[in-house]
Amino acid sequence: MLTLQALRHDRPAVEAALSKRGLDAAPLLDQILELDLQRRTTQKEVDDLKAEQNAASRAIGDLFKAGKKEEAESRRAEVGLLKERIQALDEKQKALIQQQEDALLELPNRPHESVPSGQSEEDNEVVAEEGDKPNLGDSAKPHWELADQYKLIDFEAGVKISGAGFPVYRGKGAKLQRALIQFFLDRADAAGYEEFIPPHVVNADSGRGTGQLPDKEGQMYHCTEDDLYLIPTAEVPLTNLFRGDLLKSDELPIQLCGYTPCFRREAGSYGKDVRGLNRLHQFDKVEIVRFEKPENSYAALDGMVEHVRGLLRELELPFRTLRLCGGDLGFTSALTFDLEVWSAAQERWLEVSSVSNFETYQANRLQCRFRNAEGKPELVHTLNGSALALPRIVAALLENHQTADGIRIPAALQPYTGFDRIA
RNA sequence: GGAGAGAUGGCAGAGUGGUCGAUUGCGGCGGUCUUGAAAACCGCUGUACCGCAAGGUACCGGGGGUUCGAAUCCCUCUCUCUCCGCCA
Repeated sequence: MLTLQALRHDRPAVEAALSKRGLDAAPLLDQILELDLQRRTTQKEVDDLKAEQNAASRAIGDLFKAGKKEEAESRRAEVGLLKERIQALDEKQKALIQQQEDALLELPNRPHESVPSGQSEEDNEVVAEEGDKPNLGDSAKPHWELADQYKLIDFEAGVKISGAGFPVYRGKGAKLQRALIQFFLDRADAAGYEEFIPPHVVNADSGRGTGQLPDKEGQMYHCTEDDLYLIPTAEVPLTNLFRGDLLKSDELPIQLCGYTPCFRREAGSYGKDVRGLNRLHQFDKVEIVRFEKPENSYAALDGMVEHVRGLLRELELPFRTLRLCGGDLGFTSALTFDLEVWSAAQERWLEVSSVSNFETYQANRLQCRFRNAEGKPELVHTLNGSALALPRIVAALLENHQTADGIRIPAALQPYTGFDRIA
């Protein structure tokens, strides 16, 4: 969430930035600042009364010690009155803080100055397009047909044992999956990201820390018995690794990566979007996460995008890079680049990575800070990106590298698969 | 699942009703000494909120209670550790 300080000191800029999301934040900002004013007034009152009470208590103690029992007793009654007033104000104060917190939670992150305004994905800015789209003509088969033809994925089996959106990978399909995970992790490791294997279920505090809760409650699988959530992305456990921490300046930057399955309910999805591997309830992903000093975070973001592009080049997939517009930008993000691969048979772009800088939005919720040059705690910037999400990569590999006599495996991947073709 | 112990500042670890926001050690910062460094010695060193400031308030796992006054007593929740049981 945004910091109160930012709203207080920089309100016009915040409001202008939020308007790029197509959001008129003025009423909410008014409300928050009004609550803030009330809160400060109430706090002053209650603090003064408490100071009075503390002084009285000390005096009573002294009176007892001095043996002046009568006087002490009379002052006791006096403090009793004070307490009632304090209690009432305390409750008022608590309510105000809660309201303010709730309102603050409704505000999305403030888009970076480079974010174009826009309503939807139509308005995203294509930053670059790379690689050649294969010319397959009418013979191009969609990946779900190829997956069936070469016995790589059994969608029906998944439906039987779990439900739609839970594919079963088999044979070379399973091996390809494992090879990609290993390939992505090796590349992340080489780029300086330390590998983690985090829990795949998290508590509500973690969900709140990275902003999935309360915003996306309905998108997560929730084990109510234990009040745990299946992770929708490794971002959640990985970023929460440093929740509540006060980092030393020289500990930054922190670079982590991890492979996890990801679980998403995807309520409300339908149609061609959910065909084959396009949209799943469970999928595999390697995620990269960084904690940065504010002045370095945008350079880090560029580095992460470049890392992901390198992976796509090695996989020999045509791809493009998008700078998300305000309307398509995630709730918690300040700037996001999406990477999309070309799906040769479906003839459309598939999002395979989303690389974001959250600035202090997550860190504020996480209370993840570092000691700055003045020795004062300051919120870090958090970033993350998929590097990469598997299903659509698999879809694109199958579709783009299909030939009359099988699927060609890119050279970079062959050491990992142990085969150079699926036939 | 049963029994017991515990949760205190960046870390370690004292403190069982009245200047305790908290002894001490480590770490960090500054200084003395030194050609430089180490060692030694001296000093400083939690966070948040309100306030121009002086200063005030809150925080000793979370929540509630007792009391004029709670880190300290009571209740409750969560978590950790030890032992037992079960188990990959």
